[in-house]
Amino acid sequence: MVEFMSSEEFESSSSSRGRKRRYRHSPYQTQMLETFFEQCQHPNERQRCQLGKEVGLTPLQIKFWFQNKRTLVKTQNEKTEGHALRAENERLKIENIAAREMLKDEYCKACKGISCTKEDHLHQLRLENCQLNDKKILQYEYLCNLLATMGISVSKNPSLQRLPSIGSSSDGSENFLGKRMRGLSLGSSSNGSENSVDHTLKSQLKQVQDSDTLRMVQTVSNAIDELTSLFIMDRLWIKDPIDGRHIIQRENYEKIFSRTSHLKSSRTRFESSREEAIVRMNGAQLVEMLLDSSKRVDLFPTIITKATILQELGNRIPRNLSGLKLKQVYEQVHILSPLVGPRDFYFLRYCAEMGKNEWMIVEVSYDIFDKIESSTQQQDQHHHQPHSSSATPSAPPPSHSWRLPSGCLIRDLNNGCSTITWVEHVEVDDKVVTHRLYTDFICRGLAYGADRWLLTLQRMCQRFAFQFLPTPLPDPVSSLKMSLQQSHQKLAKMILHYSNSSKKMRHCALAS
DNA sequence: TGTGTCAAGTGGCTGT
DNA sequence: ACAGCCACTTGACACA
Repeated sequence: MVEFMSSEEFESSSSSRGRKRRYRHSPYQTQMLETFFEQCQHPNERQRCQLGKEVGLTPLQIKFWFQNKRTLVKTQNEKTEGHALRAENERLKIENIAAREMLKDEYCKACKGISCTKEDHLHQLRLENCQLNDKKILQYEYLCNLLATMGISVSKNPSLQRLPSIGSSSDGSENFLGKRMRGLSLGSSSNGSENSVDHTLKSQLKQVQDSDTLRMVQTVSNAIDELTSLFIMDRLWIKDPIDGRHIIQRENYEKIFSRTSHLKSSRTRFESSREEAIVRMNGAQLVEMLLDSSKRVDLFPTIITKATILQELGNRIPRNLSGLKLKQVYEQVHILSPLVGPRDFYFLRYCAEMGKNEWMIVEVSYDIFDKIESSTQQQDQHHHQPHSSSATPSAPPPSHSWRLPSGCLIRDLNNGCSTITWVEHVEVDDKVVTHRLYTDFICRGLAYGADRWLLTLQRMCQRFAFQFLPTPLPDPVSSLKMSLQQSHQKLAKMILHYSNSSKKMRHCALAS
């Protein structure tokens, strides 16, 4: 039982100086002292006397109490600070480990920093450098071809065939690629050590400096660089902690590709994903289908509702492949629900042949579409009837979408199949609040993720492969089967077509 | 019985 | 010299 004591009892007990007696202040006394403490932690003698009289304690007791209280508060503060420091320490430790890992990965991907000597590391980096150079040269050659088709003659300097390092020529000065890699303007002045390619190209480019074509070529050229990095550099990707999908590590990405947001809104967000798959179609055929807007609608019926080529730049077909051109395109994508609005993309699409049986399709939004967007919505109704049933809606699109450099890398496996690595990277601002049923699906980037594109592509390629299977012995059963399959496919297409149409109607009704 | 709490005790330091 | 402060200690007591 707690015993409370008056000031008189305290004085008599303390004067005896015998065995200590347990004494505790009453809740009222403690409350009064606490209240005073909040105002003043160091009461003077007069205040102590006055407070003592009020609560029935001696000035000495008041002094003890304040002394102990100050000690207690200090200890508690130190404890709290200690916790915070420990937490900070742990956080720094983790950051340190992560930074070391990143450094190790950066230093040598091949050996993970375990057993390589410095020379091995350098050798590894040189090899990677050469591979990148080869890809750059191919891109450069194709860019020259493309510029030539647009009436810009570019002399191909043989000295470019082997570069000592990316972006520098044999005499150590920067070449065209090097400047391009650093994001410099092609028309900017240089230090006078430029090679003939630079000079010829620049003199040609100056003539069309103001043209959109030049800016488009530059945009695509930069996009190829960025997409190449996204394919090559693992440290630009992390695994989503929830489902393990590969998404862009924004901190690392922004260190390398600093860019300003195109959509000025607080709701703007980025969606990114990467996926790899094998599909049953040879590379050239796949490339051709992916570049053909009308075929894309059939290839991705559950994703693409409209696909239109707005303009084609250059008409020479290189390397006997149709469709390898720079195109301005419009695409509308959706999910199969009337509760979620579609997304409209205006962007440039370009296919680069990276090597034998290897292609890269790069897609990137382009500023000029700010102007085009308004005009095409009018034009679209007259000239560019999309391949799906309905016309472009006259109302503004429900989402503002910007395609960051993304696309796919296709490798023919020489057995009728191809590997395809798909990178999706967009900046979106859904103007209509997403229905709560779909918030997670949309906002986490699952709706238009690379895995969904590739899964659809795999299914469709499987279907095409089955449809065009050679039938060496045309027996009645197999022809009946084939006929049934074709009927099923037609039926599926009709259902999908109907679903899209009714979805649009419902969406318009909801919007209005 | 060990542990935590808290009022009170002790000793050193500092400012007046 | 002395009061006050701080850091540390002591000891009674509550409580699991």
